Amino acid sequence: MLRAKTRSSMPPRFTAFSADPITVARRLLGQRLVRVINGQRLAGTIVEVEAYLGADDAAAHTYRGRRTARNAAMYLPGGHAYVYFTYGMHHCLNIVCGKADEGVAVLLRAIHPTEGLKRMHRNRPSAKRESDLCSGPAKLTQALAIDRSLNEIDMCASRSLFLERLRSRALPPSRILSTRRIGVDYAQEWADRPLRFLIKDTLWASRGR
DNA sequence: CCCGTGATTTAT
DNA sequence: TAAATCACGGGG
Repeated sequence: MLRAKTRSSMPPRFTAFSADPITVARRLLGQRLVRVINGQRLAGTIVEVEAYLGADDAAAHTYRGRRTARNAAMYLPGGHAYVYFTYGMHHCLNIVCGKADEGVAVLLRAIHPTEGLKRMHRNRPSAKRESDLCSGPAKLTQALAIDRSLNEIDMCASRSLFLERLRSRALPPSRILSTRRIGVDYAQEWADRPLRFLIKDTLWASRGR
């Protein structure tokens, strides 16, 4: 007889995303994000991310341990997708980090598009140049056709949305620039923390306000 | 610079 | 129930 697995009976899960969000954020730079839709690959190299640190972080959706229907995905174990909808029109993609219930994640802010560019342009007709295709968190979700139907999926198991490792070692710190996060001015001193990471000298990052 | 846009959250 | 907010993008 089959029984439903409860969380407390599940063995702990360890993946490349089980680490803290700063470590995961830095390791994601230079890796490939892949979206497969209608049998076609849309992909690009991650060049810009932000870490969100959970209950202590005034900019995080899980600040002060908040649990709502929207942010439930952030409490899944590392490796799951947290896709949310904002400003009445935009989707943003995060990769959950750490262990279950930590509420920490990395926001994917920009990729250098490498596969399926024609399809990306059809998904995002307002982009006039390749450098406008995926150079922002909601631009990349639009180009890759990522919406809330992918919320809570396990990116370690999915064939629709996953990562491919292009390098076995993380980028050396000398190639990574860190800055304050974008669009979180309301978070006061947390807005000043250097939790945005991008590849130094990349041509594919968001403009950053 | 300003505004669209509507789901989500927070305040009454 | 009502009001405020918003991890943004596009057009001046």
